[in-house]
Amino acid sequence: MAEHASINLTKNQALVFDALSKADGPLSAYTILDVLREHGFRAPLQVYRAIDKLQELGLVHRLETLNAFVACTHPNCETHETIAFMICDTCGRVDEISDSMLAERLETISGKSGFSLKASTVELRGSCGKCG
Amino acid sequence: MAEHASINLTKNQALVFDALSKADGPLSAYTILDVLREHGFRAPLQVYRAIDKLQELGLVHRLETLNAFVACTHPNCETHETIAFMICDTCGRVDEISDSMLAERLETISGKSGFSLKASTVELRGSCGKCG
DNA sequence: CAGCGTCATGTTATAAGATAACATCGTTGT
DNA sequence: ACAACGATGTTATCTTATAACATGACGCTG
Repeated sequence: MAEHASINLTKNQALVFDALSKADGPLSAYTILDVLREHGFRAPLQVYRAIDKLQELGLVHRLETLNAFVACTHPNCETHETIAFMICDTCGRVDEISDSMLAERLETISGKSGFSLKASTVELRGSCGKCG
Repeated sequence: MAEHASINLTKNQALVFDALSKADGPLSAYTILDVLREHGFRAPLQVYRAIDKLQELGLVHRLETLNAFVACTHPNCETHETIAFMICDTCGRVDEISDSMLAERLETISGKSGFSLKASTVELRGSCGKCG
């Protein structure tokens, strides 16, 4: 899995990305560290440095309300795109959405105030369909 | 200032709220602690507990992307309302917006996926009009 | 009044998240 | 070969947040 993107990744980056890809929910940096100890990880920086690169590549997203990270579910996610996350507080699943009308609305709101929008964070909390 | 709301506040809550109200930007919990040391604050919990209550009352908001807090700029902000924050990365000012079309769009997006929306976090990063 | 519950407070310690600073190693291009 | 660059490893530290436990203030109720 995820071979299409991991080709250019270094060993550590690939390990972190695989850990996130295999997880069925967001992982904290320290959880990733624990998962990868058996692969030689010893320090948080090994995780954070890999995550930094993966975020630049758009392969990983940070969930601000959870202090955790998820592998991008879109094939090749653009960094500058407006993305919203729906986070189920019951089962922990995260759904990633790209909605153009939402993006437009955020631009409109910003524009009204003369605000030059560079990045947006949208995180929705609630219960997913299954957990209702 | 802020007398209209601080009537029901305890001493610590009022101190924290005043500190945030006087600041011209978001403050971290530990910055608040330092500011209030001269008023007898000694430990982080005194700040965090006050903040918890102030958030429940809708008087204070947490900025997830900054790990910091601001006093609400709306007279009596409802807790359940959808609020967006525009954060200027240059001058640090934060503008709080309540936009019904944005709220509707978030509801629509959620609804499509059968997601029951309970709370939303929207934080926009960029440059404000003055910093352009 | 006494006893009880509840909420705010105070204090110490610790958990959880993130970065600084410095050394080493491997690859690439000249 | 060697300089430049990027990735890695390691230790220590900083920032953010909470656990656990004790005390004090207040109102309610018997």
